[in-house]
Amino acid sequence: MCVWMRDGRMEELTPRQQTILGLVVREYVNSASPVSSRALVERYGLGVSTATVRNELAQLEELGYLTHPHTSAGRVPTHQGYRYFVERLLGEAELPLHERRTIAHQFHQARQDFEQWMPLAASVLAHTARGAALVTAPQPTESRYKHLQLISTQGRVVLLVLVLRGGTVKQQMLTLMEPLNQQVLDEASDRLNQLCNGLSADEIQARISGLPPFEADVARLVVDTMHRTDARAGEPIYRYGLSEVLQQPEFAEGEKVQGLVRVMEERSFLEAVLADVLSPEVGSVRVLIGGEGRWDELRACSLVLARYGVTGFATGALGVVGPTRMLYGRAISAVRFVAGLLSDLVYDVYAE
Amino acid sequence: MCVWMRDGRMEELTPRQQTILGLVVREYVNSASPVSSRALVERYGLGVSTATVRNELAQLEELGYLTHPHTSAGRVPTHQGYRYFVERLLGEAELPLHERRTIAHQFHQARQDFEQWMPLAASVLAHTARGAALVTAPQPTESRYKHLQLISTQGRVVLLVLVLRGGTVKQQMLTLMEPLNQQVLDEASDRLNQLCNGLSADEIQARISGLPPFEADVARLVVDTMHRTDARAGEPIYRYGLSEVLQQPEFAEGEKVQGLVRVMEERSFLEAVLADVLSPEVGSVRVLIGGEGRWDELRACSLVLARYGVTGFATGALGVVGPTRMLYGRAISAVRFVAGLLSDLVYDVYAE
DNA sequence: TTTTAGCACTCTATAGGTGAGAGTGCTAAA
DNA sequence: TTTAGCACTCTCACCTATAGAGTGCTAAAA
Repeated sequence: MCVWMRDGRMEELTPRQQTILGLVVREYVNSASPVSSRALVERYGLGVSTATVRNELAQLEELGYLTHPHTSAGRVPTHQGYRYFVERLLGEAELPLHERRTIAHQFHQARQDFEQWMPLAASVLAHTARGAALVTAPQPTESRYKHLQLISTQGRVVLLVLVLRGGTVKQQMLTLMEPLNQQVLDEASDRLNQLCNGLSADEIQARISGLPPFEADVARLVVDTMHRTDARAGEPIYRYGLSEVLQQPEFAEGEKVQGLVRVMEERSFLEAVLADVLSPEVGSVRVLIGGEGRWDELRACSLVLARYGVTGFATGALGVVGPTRMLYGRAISAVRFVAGLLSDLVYDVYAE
Repeated sequence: MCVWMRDGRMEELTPRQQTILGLVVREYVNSASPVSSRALVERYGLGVSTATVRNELAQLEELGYLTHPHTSAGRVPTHQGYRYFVERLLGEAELPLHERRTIAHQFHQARQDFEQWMPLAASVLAHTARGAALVTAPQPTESRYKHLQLISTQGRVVLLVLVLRGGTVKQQMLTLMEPLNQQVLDEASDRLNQLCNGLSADEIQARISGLPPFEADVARLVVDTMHRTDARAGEPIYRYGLSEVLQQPEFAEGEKVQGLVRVMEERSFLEAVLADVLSPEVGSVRVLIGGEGRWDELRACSLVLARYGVTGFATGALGVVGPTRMLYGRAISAVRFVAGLLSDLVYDVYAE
């Protein structure tokens, strides 16, 4: 039966059907076992009999929002049921004030220390949303040169520290043909700093030919490094809370674990999912339920994802992974809230 | 029955018992199912009958090297059996030359790029040892100041880039009371660089009182950052290959996954295990089999670990995690080889 | 003394069968 | 439109039976 109208909107449910669908989802999320008509009436006092509820449940099943594991079991939401719940029944609830306060305070404490942002975001997300959290570092849209420093180590090895606009710091080793003292290095880096300030990799590339040999070598290394940064290759991904989520009953069998662990651990898989779900612009929270037909391994999982940062300057992604039977309300508001806090931090660094 | 002699050495096994124990371990590692006397005789042509082998198996079981899942099943090595295998039957085999060449080549390619070392080591280890790999970044024994750079961002926010001896780079944000221009910042960092070169956090602390207010503030931030670094807190841990290992049949049930995932994901748990197994000195490869009685969650797992780096300057840890039914030979030689390569890289950076 | 053939024994894995219980779907009445 | 009542279906837990794998033991052979 067709549940989607021609223009893509969902078919209307009666208010009572909405109530019942919502209760089934909530009850199933709590109990992890199929929900019977009796349980609904007893626990939520709907003012009607179990038979009436059964009729509605049968309706909702025919419309595709619920299923039956077997004849004599209660109802379980389908992916479509969760989708309806998330989009129509959930509203735009925020986290309770005291949680928002605590979290904002933690981020305020860590605001000076770049390296704490991501792990803090991951741990806060995991605890608040009760799922496994993922955070990628903010990547500049196009990296721009800010500052370079050459530091002599032993003999012919030089450490190159490259600071990009937005606070990304990259380090490289450089082996010279012959030793150079720190003063020569300082002069070279001063000249490069004057020449390259604010330029992109390609713009620096265009100026290499005019440089003396040593500085040209350094500039080539800088261009390489910036290109690699733009390719979003090496940045670590911060994770937290996988082992807690794996204790959920749906992951008791080994197979279902696969998708969850892959999206948490396999960089390429995560990146494919992110590219599919999130647009390059910072925007609203997206929910991927049960792989949504496109990701078979994720059939047992849902992801709540958002992009944070400042569009056009630097953005990263963050999100929560859990079973489809997930606390969507908490997860969505937690992701939205943390994304907002991180965006503010990124804005502070980029607004130059 | 006592299998350990008074002085801690293992009791001798007859040559035939050693052969059979070795074969049981190898066969079980391959097949993942209990090994019967018939399988041994058929597959390895021992020149004796199954009855004889059965007698030896019973002996080995009585000595504690093998068990029975149940009466009518074949034999499975105990933790003690694996331990004997690793210490007495394995020898000091190296990886085949062509693998060593390939790996060395990959590291040579990446030698200039700090940030590639750890992920490369993790991925090489996982592939070579056929397990999940863990690598922690090298941490200086005591961090020493090398260089500092203050870079003005917008208005009152300043980016502090701190380079420590050994190439560790730390970044911090700093919010000023009033804006300062880049030249003032350069002068301050120059003075601090002259004053602090080669000093430890505590030595810098001792000199703060003599500094003008702004430089004292910066120095305090530097000391903080160095202390945090010495506490080994924020450094990311590089992982690779967890999802492959989880496909092994022993992890089909949810419970056994716990320990494996925890040691891979939970920083504090991993650090406790590392502290227990590895000494602070760079040394030989250590094998932790089935948690060795001390780590109950790891009953189904083995870890092959080593410390790499340069003792007294900077060291990190790396290793392979897998089921107890693991390819110990490959894992041990892979860990030893990769640890050696990483130690060489660290040596190059520290030998100043 | 060691090895071996032979056999009884034990335990698993699988299938089939049974009964209680849960929860539904349907029907007919309110 | 709602509801009471009931037949129906399916799971789950439990038991039983059987085939097969692999052992341990015994007594004979080397």
